[in-house]
Amino acid sequence: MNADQGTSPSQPPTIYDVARVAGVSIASVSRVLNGQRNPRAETRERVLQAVAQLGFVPDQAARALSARLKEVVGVVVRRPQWYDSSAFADEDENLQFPDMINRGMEFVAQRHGFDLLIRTVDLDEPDAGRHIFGLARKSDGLILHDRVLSPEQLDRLARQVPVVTLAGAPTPTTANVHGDNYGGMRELARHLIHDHHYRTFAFLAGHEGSPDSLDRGQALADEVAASGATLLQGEQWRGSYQATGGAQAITRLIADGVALPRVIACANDQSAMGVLYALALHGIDVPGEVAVTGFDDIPVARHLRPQLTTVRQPIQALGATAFETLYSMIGRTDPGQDARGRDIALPTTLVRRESCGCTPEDRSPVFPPRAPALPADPNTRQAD
Amino acid sequence: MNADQGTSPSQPPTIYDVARVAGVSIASVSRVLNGQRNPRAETRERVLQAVAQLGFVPDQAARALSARLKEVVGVVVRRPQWYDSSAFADEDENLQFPDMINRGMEFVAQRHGFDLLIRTVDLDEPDAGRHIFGLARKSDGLILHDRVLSPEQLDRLARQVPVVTLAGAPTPTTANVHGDNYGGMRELARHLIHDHHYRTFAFLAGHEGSPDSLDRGQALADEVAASGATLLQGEQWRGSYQATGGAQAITRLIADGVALPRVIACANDQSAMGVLYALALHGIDVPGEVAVTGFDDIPVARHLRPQLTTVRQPIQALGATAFETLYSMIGRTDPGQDARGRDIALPTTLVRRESCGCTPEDRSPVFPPRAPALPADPNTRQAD
DNA sequence: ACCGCTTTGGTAAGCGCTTTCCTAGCCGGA
DNA sequence: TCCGGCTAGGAAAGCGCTTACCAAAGCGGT
Repeated sequence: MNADQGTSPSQPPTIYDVARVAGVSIASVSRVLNGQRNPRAETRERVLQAVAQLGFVPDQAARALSARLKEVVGVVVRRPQWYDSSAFADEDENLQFPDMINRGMEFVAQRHGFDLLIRTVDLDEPDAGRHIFGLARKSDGLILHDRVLSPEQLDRLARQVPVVTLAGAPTPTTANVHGDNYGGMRELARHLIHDHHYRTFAFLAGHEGSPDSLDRGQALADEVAASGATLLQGEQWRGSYQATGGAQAITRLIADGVALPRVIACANDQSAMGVLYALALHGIDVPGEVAVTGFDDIPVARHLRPQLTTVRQPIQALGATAFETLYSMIGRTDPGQDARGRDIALPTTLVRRESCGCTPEDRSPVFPPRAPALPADPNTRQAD
Repeated sequence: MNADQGTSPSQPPTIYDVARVAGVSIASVSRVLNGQRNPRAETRERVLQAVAQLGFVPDQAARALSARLKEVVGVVVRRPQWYDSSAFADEDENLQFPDMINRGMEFVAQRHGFDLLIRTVDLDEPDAGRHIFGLARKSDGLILHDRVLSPEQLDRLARQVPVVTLAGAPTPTTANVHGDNYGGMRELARHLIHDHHYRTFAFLAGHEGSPDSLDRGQALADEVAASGATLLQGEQWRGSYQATGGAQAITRLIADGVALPRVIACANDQSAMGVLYALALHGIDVPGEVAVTGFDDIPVARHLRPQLTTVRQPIQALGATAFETLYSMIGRTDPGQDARGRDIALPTTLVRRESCGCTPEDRSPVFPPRAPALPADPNTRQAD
């Protein structure tokens, strides 16, 4: 019964306070709280009551130091480069995809008592790497979106702390989680080629070196080649995964007088948004004159005009899987094989909407929920 | 020169390793790293070199325990209630607004070396409060979106750790940050009344007790009353800040055969999306038969059909301001007046698009960037 | 009634840092 | 040459927990 009933800020109670109130040692308090070597019922009762009375919650820094477990995982998101210098322009649009992935992570992380420490990094910054290593010392493991570290840095990092990458490539010390890029794009390509009979294509790539973009582009190229159709190539078809990148690419092509292909398959939905925008600006009808497709199926995709045909990734499941994979690596001190080195692919599905030339999907009487994306079973994970 | 050149996971180096390599005591290492009592140049050099060689980064749990500063702030987001039980349905749509706010926080947090620990809570859960108190022990302060705690809990929490609320109400121990709800809605209402000459209105509210919703509704009611127009009232005009809530409300009204007002002003953009959807479903033309407006100006707003007229909140600035406010409260042990008790309002602007009956805004040649939302000056903050 | 085994709770040693306190060495002035 | 005043670096005391390790107590079997 201490006297801080006022409004003055007071220190949170410590385990010593609880021990004193309960008339036991701090070890007993800890044991009651952590369910070790279950103490006598009466002791437990006394402690629990003191805890409730004081509203005691252990300080997690102290707990982390002692138990060598912070129950925090760091998440690194690559911050898009602005085409102008204003701090936030466009960012809002461009981070929907990672945000949804993070949501999936957080959902499963909570079941394990973990929280996410989220940090966006600007790769142009002097030493983005240092920030990531710093984040690592605040967490038990790291999940890296996209490519944010050089292979050497990644290797050094992964040797100190568990690391899972998203849309990267697995290394001997890291695991990787990604959507089935090749399969997804193949299905889309076949739809465009065999159902719509389109004959000229272009692939608007993502940023350079992105494995996702590479796989998707390759799948399209393979299908196009197999059917004897034409694929336009060239550096002018490089985007940035961002809407502005897509818009600029198209604007430039048109300005250069390049003949557009019948289909523009974009590396992701954001790019497709930009493409749609630029085409509309020039009065080019979609899908009448040019068909446009995306990849990911982010929420806006179905609100665009025309509604965007795309390949749905199980976005939240990607995040959930990344977390579960990382979780399985945390605390494992055995050199034995955990998830390290694994490459985990999640299935994708084709979503036919209007922008490929299909007729609009039916509208349901309630606002259309996105399909439930996460398996209830926390252990469901697909292996390579 | 130790021997871990293999791929085996090794422990990160500690301050003791650095001290040994540099041939100094750990105190010196700490002093060099923290810039205290600047050590002799030669010592500093030796330490710095050892740090570089080992790639030493201090463990933040230990640092936090000792320095009583975690450099982490917890962010609590209220998880929408699903109208069905599937884990994620619709969530993707409904959290854009908080995600953008968080982005603004994170941007300024980085300047101070802070990271955000983000947690969504389900208010229906048995003791959501416990989770929040737990989060508090992992951080130096908390930012609470929306209403996630009862006043009593909030008060107890705020006495232990600095707390800033978003879209709440200030208390003697907390500060609050919000958009200028009343002013924003007043401007919108005047536009609808005086420029478009509409005469019947309804306000689709957010969830019960939300100060934001209350203020917005009041502003509309005041303007409508002042002009002698009509405002439809009633429990059937309660939404949930979510798209499905809006869609369901409209569907029910139509099913009940209620005559719709000329204007439906929604408490936020998400609700407006649902309303737009439901109206389209029933073949009701917007804005021809019914005008619809939102609030917030989330990114999708301009991609809807028709493009949504709304009140823009400086979303990222809300987050940035919330962080700066919290930051000013952290470490202050003096009972003196910091930001506690302050209510900080940020200005809003009316965005006229199509859904109110205006003609579409011009399309710019590049993909339209959202207006830069954050002042460059880290100290820019608006007081009550 | 004694012995050894199994609880149960307390004592204390860390976890990896920061920071106070103190000693040793250095300087200049007398 | 000696002494007072500085400064730089080391020793050590925590920060608030977890968890050996150990002693005391309870219990059954002989």
